[in-house]
Amino acid sequence: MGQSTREKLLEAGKKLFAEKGYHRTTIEEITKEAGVSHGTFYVYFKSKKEFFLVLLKEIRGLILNSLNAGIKEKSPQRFFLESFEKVLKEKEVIRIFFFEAMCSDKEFIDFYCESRQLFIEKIEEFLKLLGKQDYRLYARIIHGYAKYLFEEAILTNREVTEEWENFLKHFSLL
Amino acid sequence: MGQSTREKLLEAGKKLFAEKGYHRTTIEEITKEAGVSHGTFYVYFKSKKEFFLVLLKEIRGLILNSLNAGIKEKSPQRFFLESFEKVLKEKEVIRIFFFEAMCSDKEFIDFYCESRQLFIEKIEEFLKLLGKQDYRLYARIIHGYAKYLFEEAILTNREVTEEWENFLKHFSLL
Amino acid sequence: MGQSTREKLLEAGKKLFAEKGYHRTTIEEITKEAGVSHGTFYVYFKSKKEFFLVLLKEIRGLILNSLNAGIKEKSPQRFFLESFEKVLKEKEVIRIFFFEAMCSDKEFIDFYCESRQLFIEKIEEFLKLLGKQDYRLYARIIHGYAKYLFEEAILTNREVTEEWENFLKHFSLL
Amino acid sequence: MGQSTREKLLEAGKKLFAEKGYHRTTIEEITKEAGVSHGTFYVYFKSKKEFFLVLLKEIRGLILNSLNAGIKEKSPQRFFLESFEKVLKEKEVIRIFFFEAMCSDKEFIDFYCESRQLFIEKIEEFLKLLGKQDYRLYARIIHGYAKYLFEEAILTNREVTEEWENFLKHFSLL
DNA sequence: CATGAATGAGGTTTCATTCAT
DNA sequence: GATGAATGAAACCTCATTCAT
Repeated sequence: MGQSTREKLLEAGKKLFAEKGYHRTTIEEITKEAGVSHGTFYVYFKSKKEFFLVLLKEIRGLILNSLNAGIKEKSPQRFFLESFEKVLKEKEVIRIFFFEAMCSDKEFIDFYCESRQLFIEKIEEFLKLLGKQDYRLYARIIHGYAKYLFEEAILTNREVTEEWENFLKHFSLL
Repeated sequence: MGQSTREKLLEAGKKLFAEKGYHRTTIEEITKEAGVSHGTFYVYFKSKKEFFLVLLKEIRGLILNSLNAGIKEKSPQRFFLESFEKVLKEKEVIRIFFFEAMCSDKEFIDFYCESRQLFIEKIEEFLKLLGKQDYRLYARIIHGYAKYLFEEAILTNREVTEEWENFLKHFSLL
Repeated sequence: MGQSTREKLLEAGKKLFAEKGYHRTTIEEITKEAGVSHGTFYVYFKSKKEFFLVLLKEIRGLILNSLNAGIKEKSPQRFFLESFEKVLKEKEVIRIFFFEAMCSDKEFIDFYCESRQLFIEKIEEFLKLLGKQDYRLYARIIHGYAKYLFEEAILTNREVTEEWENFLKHFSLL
Repeated sequence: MGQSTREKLLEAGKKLFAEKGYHRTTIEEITKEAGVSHGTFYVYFKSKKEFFLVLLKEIRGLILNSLNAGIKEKSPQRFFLESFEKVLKEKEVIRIFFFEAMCSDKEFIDFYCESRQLFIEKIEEFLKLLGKQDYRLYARIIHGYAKYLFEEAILTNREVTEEWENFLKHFSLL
């Protein structure tokens, strides 16, 4: 069985970008972590930039899938709580997606911008499903607060799920 | 007379870090922008890292001063609105402080973490002044939403003051 | 076939360090002399310092091997004369080992100190083999005189073998 | 009273060159140690090189004076022992004169070479005074052994005067 | 597919020296 | 004499990328 080389590289990249950030992670380190020679990197990816973009897309796909599942079942439990916890479990995803993507280069920022919009639309969609007034404002408040807690979790290594639940209850979203 | 060389360098750094980010801005570019030779940079700053930290501290000082003024006068107008607009006017501050500081190196992240805490405490302090219950939760919601709007302003170049006012009114903070 | 790149670099370093000294020889010059690009240097060596240390160790190895051969055969001819001439033939070795190593940085000095001790011990060992009284004092006198002649050879470009032989005969060591 | 600025600079240079070597000591450090601004250095000296050469000449003068005093009085006590101890007391002199001078640049090496010759001639002169046969060979042995002990003193921080006395007695020079 | 030796543009930093005050 | 701001040549080192095998 085992992962393909390509998958091993992406896995390694995810780990290292999360740990050290985009600019301070080298191709050398990624290939070493993946257990292949560093020339191999360029068999699968055109450049470091392209590699990071592929990674970002993969991660975004995971998050969106999770949100969509909650929408389908009309379940706030699944939409708000499970999605949140899923992301929270992967500190690497947070670090890469919510921090790193915004520094680095123009194209990553564009990608972040576009993704952020998608997330907010999903939240709006769900709030509408719940018949929530002011869904536009609340989608942004929710996004802002979730990101605040993600930051908190990463920066202080604290447990934040309870705060998230309190927040949701406060606005009758759970 | 004009600025001192040190000030010119900081000004140039602020502009360039905001435009291109910490890692992609070179000392050469900063000194060129400031109109001095690149050796001069090291007359005033020990390293690129130290330079960035000095810049971050200056910027944080400005923001905190602004918040403190609002607290002294017990004026939500000054605390929430004017401070917000002041930061908003300096897109560079936002880009540097809320984006760049979190990537790059450990010490910058630590600085960001510490600063974020200070901001939230200021907001809590003010909410208590207003006699607001749930000041803890709301301080974080406000921080999260403000940051969301800062991001929005930078990423889309949109005017966001109105949305900020609506948000404040919605929670009777203006 | 020819030498490996690593060997070419060491060879070039030996030549240049001997000619111009450690501090005034640049990586650029070493790689140019070796006929490779300067980036290649760092494929094989971590830093200029490490490179110099590797070189010093190689050179010391050659000298020690030579001394050991003389000890094995109990031959003053081989121990004193051949070893001396071998070192003398490589002016670069002298210049690097007996001069340069002692300037530059702390770690090189430590290395020189340690090596000097090893040489003296070898001489003591051999003098004991010859049944020489006062082997401790004489080992140091021999070392001191040999170094004097090495210096002489380098500084004045004079032939010094005859003086070395006279010295040895004077103390009945040949 | 107080030293002149020029003397303070030379004093500072002596200390720092001995501690850190020629290449790793900066003009900045020398002037700081001397308590003057670094521009002042160039009021008194044309360049770092010239400065070092002046220092070397001063030091050599001291050593030669000491040897000459011993010659005048035909006193082996003063010539061998006191001169040796005088130099030994100033570790800085040793470090600079016997180590540093030989690395660095061509002109320093030339100076060292010339000085070494002068010392040996003084020793020869004194040995002749004592009616010593083989004064040529012994002058060099003495020089070599003294330098060995100077090195020892610097490298290991050991007390070496006793060894020097034993050496002298062994050859009936005390 | 996989390798790893080689490249070289480009980055940060140092520091002897100059010069207007 | 003394100062110290400014300079810029030049050093070390990094690392994304290429390419022959």
